Amino acid sequence: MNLNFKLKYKSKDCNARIGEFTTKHGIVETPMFMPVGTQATVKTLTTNEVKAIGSQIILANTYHLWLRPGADLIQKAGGLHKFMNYDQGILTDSGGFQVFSLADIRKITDEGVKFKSHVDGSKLFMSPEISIEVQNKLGADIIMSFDECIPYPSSYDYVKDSVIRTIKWAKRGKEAHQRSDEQALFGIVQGSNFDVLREYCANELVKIGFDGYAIGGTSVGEPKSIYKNMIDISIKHLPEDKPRYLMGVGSPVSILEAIERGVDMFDCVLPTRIARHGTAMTSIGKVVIRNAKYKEDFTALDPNCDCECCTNYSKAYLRHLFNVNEQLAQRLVSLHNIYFTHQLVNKAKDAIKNDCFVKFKNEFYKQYGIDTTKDNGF
RNA sequence: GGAGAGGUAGCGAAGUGGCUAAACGCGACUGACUGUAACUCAGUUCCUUAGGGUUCGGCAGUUCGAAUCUGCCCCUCUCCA
Repeated sequence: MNLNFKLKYKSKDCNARIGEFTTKHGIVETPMFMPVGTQATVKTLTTNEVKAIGSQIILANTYHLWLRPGADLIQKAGGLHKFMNYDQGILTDSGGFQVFSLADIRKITDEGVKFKSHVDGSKLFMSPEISIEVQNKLGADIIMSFDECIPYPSSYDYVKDSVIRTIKWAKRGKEAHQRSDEQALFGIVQGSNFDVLREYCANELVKIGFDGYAIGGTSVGEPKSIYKNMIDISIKHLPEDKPRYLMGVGSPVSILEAIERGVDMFDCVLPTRIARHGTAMTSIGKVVIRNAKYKEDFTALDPNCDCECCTNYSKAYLRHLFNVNEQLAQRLVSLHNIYFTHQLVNKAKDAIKNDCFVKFKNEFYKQYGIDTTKDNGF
């Protein structure tokens, strides 16, 4: 399905851009951030809450839903939207990330990937065709090609073989796509930190032709300078008139650096995961809410935030909830962190429209406490 | 009053002559987390000027060496009266 992507504005001070695309579940303006709901739920939150904080698309995961409850069951339920009660956009990841994250229990062949189920140890086989078939059944608005997310660092020879495989898999997936009139399909650029391989991968994917292009294999432990270069090189070889989706990125710094380079879409587990682990992202920096210094701090988590959490509860209260292991703590901070990320991207969007993105970014870093001389930090 | 059990780091609890500044758990503290095998994981937790110093209820002994053995004392718990 053609998302009918429209490039609405290009910032004059950098490569950042404003765009818009349409799915059956609404019009989406970019840049935008998608919270992750791997197992058909953004952990701890209801779909109404997710919708209320401004999420327009959420992610779900093919591998995990394939295992439980199974694609047929979700199809029977009327598709993922109905099953999980979400009438906004849904994007399903292909299972490609599990090739990376479950590396210890899988084996790659040209045909596909053999997994040893993390649930019960049973033997599973995922191929590009199966991934697309499962995603067709799940029925998300945007689906992803089955790829191999490569660890960093990897050798040139390994990455080269892997990229060739990922391109073949993308082609096979596209050919297997049965619902191309309803579901957009994205290709994923890999190539690790090797410019020529990223270039090759991007060019080959564009030849095959997809409704959008993702940049994969970043934020897997590489230094920031390499991260930035991976994005630059990938984008250089992607068409301007299709959405660009940087997979798995969600720290404020990573997002802003990518927006500056022309990325339109993001997804990440970081806001929700660190929330559950007791860390909040705020306008004045990272807050590890369990820290003793917040014991008697009765002020809001983020003084500049008007989310449900910040307008109603104090740091001392949140700290207490974490200390006594109350689940409301995880819910409130998850809610805040997603809201914060949406707000960050919205502010970035305003800055692009006003041609002052770089200035906005630098001011944010200053307030957030980012040391720009360092090659890392989130 | 009688019989028995026991006192170990913030708490609980191992350890019954040297490998023990003392397992383990909890609590506390700090950090990590980027297409979620993640309410997870890692580290610190007697004092320290980092050389050492002072510990296992208290005191006094035995021994080359004691949380561990001996004596006395203090305290706690359980059962019976």
